[in-house]
Amino acid sequence: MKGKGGHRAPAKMADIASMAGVSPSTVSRALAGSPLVAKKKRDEIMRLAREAGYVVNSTARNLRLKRTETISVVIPLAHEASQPLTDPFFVEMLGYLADAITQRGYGVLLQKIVPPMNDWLPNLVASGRSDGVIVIGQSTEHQALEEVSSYYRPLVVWGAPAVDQTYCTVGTDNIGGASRAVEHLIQLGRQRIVFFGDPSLPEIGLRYEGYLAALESASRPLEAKHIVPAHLTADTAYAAMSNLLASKVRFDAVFAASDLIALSAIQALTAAGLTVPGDVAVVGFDDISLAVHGNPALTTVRQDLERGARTMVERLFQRLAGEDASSVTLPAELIIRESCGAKARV
Amino acid sequence: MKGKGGHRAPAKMADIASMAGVSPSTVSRALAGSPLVAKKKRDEIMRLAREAGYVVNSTARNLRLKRTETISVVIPLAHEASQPLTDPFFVEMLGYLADAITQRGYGVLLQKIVPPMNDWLPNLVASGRSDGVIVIGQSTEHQALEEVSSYYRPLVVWGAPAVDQTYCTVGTDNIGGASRAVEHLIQLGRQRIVFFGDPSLPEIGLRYEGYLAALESASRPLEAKHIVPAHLTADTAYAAMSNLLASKVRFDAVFAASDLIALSAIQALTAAGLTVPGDVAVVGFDDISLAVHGNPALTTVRQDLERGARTMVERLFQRLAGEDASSVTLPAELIIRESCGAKARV
DNA sequence: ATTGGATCTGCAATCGTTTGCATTCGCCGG
DNA sequence: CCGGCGAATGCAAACGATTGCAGATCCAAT
Repeated sequence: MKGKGGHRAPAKMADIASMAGVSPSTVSRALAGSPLVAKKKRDEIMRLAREAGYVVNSTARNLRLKRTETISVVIPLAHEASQPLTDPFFVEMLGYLADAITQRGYGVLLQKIVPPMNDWLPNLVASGRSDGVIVIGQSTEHQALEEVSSYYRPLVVWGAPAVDQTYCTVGTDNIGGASRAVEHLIQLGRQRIVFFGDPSLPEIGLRYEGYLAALESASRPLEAKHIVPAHLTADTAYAAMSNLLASKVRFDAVFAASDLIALSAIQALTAAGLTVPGDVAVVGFDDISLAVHGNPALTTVRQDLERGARTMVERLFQRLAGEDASSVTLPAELIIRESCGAKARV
Repeated sequence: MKGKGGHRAPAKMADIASMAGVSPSTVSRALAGSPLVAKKKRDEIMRLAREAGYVVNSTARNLRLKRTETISVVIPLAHEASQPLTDPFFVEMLGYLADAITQRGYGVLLQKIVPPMNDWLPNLVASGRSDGVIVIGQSTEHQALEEVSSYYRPLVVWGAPAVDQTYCTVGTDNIGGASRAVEHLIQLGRQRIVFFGDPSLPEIGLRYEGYLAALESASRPLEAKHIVPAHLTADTAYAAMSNLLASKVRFDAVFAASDLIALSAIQALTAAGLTVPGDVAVVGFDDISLAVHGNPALTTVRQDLERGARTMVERLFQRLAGEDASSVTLPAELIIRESCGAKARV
């Protein structure tokens, strides 16, 4: 029955010191495992500390050491009127990031920000609450990122590299992934392929480019009515697809900018009495863990989030160490499942 | 073009002080909006600080103030061999918690712990990294929670109240919700209802009790073979359901302990050529946002996570303020959708 | 006994704020 | 012109750790 941290105020280092009959300096060194303090005494002090349930106060430690051993992970929620993290993509990424960060003994400080917000990044950086910042998705915040990165190194962003950009991004080959997906739809004989997503967001913009490239290389015309700038939430995507159906625009395939909205689209399609993939083939993007469990299972462009998260953290720690780390693009893989197969014979 | 935090080392309060020609004390008071400093000077100092991109260093502030304005949110991942947060339930809860906590101006420190881990709670508490702790789901950690709560007040746990328990829980009426779900299945004429989940976890245990109660009040016998202790992950649940099907145990309904495994079960059932709800009715628990988008849409027992999160945070802040806050049970609501409807005529 | 060196240990400064207390300033009435 | 009072300001001591440097201790060699 190990004693558990003082009843009232938690023990401080000086308390352990007086118990052990030494100075705080010695306790500090002992707990840090410094060879400066004799092994015997060191063990004794460690035992004492453990029994007293003593843990160094990290605030004090951080102040002295000028670091916090904490990484801020920020999730900008563009267009997501509702508060909750609705997109599994963010969540899965968050999970992997949390793993990678805690593995290095750092803490994860979670920040949700909803974009029309000023100076959040400079403030976050200046507050000294964390040693580095990871931003999941640049959302509409390219400007802010750009500005801060000019003087703050330990910043890594998940997303798309832009031409004029100085901050470090890690992301998937959006163009390649998208064009492969669309090429696949074309090979399946699909004629009218809808792009479902808002190209004004950096990553989606690149996916849109991939879509264009695939159409072009197959000499297919681009039709404006096939561009449906749906936002990345289930509800709005469902509504957007319903609208599209009501509008009588004809199409036999959908390339959705994310799995979340792909699933919503399927929802809306089947609700309207269409079959997937019989009447309409659907391809998503992300390969969230639900994709495989969808009904039908979703064909999608896979982003390797685990690798992505590891890479971001790696890069971030390089930058923390003063090295320079540049942007990376990771490969995307087309995962073929049920949601885009043979076209139904009418 | 507001100046953005010094190029190299970030400004400290003393810098602002010398710029303004006053002492750090005055700057501190000015920034805190204290009426002790003359309004004119106060405004001047604030302007200076803003222009210099100065933000108080929260580590130093925290040390002095003996608080961190941070809440730890810990997610114990029982039985989840894989690292990522697979269950949308956790994620949604996390999202709501993050909202409620940031609304109060506090930060969220995320901690994932995978249970065979010693002393994580006492250490977390003693480290002083946060002012309070919220644990999502007691998992297998009842003991640890119990011990720590005896001396650490600001601790709130999502989960089930236990008889001998002293820590503060917030949770749903698991028994009531479960029994209503099972009663519903019985009313629909289902004869063999499988309980799908591991009753050794506190919350699931209560749902199991509700299941028993419903069977009993309908004078139905309990059959051991109808208890399938599936773990709360998609993969293992899928496997468990497949096994069950292979075992030739007959059943025409499933009450699943969570939506995640309910969806997996449906997956497995349809993969085996059965229809839902035709051959087998399925009811889940949680009402995660995917439930409505499932195919078929999932009938489930709704937990109001937003309210739950708000309640937990509320209770936590009460405890931080020294008041006492006791456990609460929130109502559960049966949401009837497609996955449990009429039985197919054979 | 003295010296030298290796090995430990403790003093005191430091990290950047906040705040109780003392002090200074300005101003008004006498 | 001075006493006195309130309002505004600064001094210095915390907060709880880490660490360079100097000093203490001990043993062996001279």
